[in-house]
Amino acid sequence: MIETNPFITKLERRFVLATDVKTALQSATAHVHTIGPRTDLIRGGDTPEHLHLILHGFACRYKIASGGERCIISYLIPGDICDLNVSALGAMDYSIRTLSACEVMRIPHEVIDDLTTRYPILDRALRWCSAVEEAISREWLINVGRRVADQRIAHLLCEMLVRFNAINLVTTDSYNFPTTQADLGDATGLTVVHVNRVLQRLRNDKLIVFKERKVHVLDVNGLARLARFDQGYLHLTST
Amino acid sequence: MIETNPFITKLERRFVLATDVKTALQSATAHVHTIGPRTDLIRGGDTPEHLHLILHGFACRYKIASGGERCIISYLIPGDICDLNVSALGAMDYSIRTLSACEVMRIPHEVIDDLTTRYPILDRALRWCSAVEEAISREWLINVGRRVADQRIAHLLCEMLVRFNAINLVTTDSYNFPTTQADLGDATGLTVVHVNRVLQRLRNDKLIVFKERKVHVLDVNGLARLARFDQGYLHLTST
DNA sequence: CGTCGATTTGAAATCTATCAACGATGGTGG
DNA sequence: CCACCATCGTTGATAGATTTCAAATCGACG
Repeated sequence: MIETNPFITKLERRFVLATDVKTALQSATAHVHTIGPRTDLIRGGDTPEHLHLILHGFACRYKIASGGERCIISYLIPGDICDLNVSALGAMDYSIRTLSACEVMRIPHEVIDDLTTRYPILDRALRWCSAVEEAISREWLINVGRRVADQRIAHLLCEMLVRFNAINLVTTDSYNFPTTQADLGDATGLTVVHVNRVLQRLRNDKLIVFKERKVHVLDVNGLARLARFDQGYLHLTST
Repeated sequence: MIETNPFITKLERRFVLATDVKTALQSATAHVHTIGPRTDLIRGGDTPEHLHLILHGFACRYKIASGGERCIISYLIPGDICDLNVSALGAMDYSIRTLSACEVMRIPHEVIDDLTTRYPILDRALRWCSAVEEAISREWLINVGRRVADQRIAHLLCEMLVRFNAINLVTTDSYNFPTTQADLGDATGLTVVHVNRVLQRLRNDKLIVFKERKVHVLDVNGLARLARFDQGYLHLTST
């Protein structure tokens, strides 16, 4: 089981949470499910009556484009909520898929409503989560729209470094990233073949090493310089 | 002045609004500003204390990428709110710019809070607006990431047709679209030159005509077929 | 009339996709 | 234990899409 809730870890980067808020959050940990790797957690069209919070593992949002190609909309890591605003839409218009094995916590909407009314700071925190996800989405749009292949991959790797770091999952500039090159292509709008060649270049330039489903960033500054990475959009550093 | 509020028009596609809700929304119309074309309405870094609702005209969200290129994140049309979730982030991490002259309504956050607590349906409506914008953002990501140039432009033109139609601003398959080819490029991740060539192809294929800042869609089905357009993601048709 | 921005055109360069194939790896069942 | 299969990473050659650069045209407007 998870002793330290990554959701709380993430929120505490930005908010000061009183002890009762944290225990209330922890106590909602009742429904924890374990899901195998590479399986759909939620499908487009579903109307989930719970919120899904990732406690452990690695997943993604994706859509199948009308041409049949899979597109990864965003990566989900511990502390991320999979389906924050679907209740407003009625049905999912995208799917959620695990990439590694995952521990997922299901929180009924009523519990969320109860928590946010009892603790206004949680209401603000959830809105903040949603707004940060939108900001990441905007940055992905820029990534795919206006950066060349090398920068796209580099930028994505920088983003994941910062996001994993925010939940204390980075040690010596390396983090778990159990994604295939095909996944990376679907996330950056590139072909598998081209992703492969880009990764080779980044490796030759001594910027990163991809080994055993882990990314080792050898030269953080070099990678960030190549990607022109500016982490402001992640809104993690309290201003 | 505006007699029919496009925001209400949009919401009534999805929600049944009681008369008192509508009059409450209308009466908030106090602060209406007129802004000239091609001017920044809000800048990145600002912390606006109002919500900005477009009543008339055409605008866009944009960011300047670290390489200096302007990227258009989304188009804003009458009935759209420019900065729905910035209050959760503290400061804007993007900018808003008018493309045509605009009438913009400024609503103080307190008024919004008051309205949403008095009328829960408005709270749901705002969440719905936010969720739809996220869905559009996802589709733009797919557009730029996985479609070829012709499809990108065609898809964007289809989307705008449906969105303008939802606020009754389409007559005989044509709508106001006061955007330059450079803007279109910034929105689709293409160069001006290439946008120009794509538009010529679409014109030659008798799919659209671009004249006097208006788009005339000559062959709706043909355009939608080329773009493989499916309007489901706009969540406008009540299921 | 001259200027500025927007559209258009042409030619060449570059990036990325496509196609096809091979090797490595890991799991599975006989 | 080995053969088999599926998935993933890798490579080479070629085609195609898009960018880049440079310049011409057009239209609106003071």
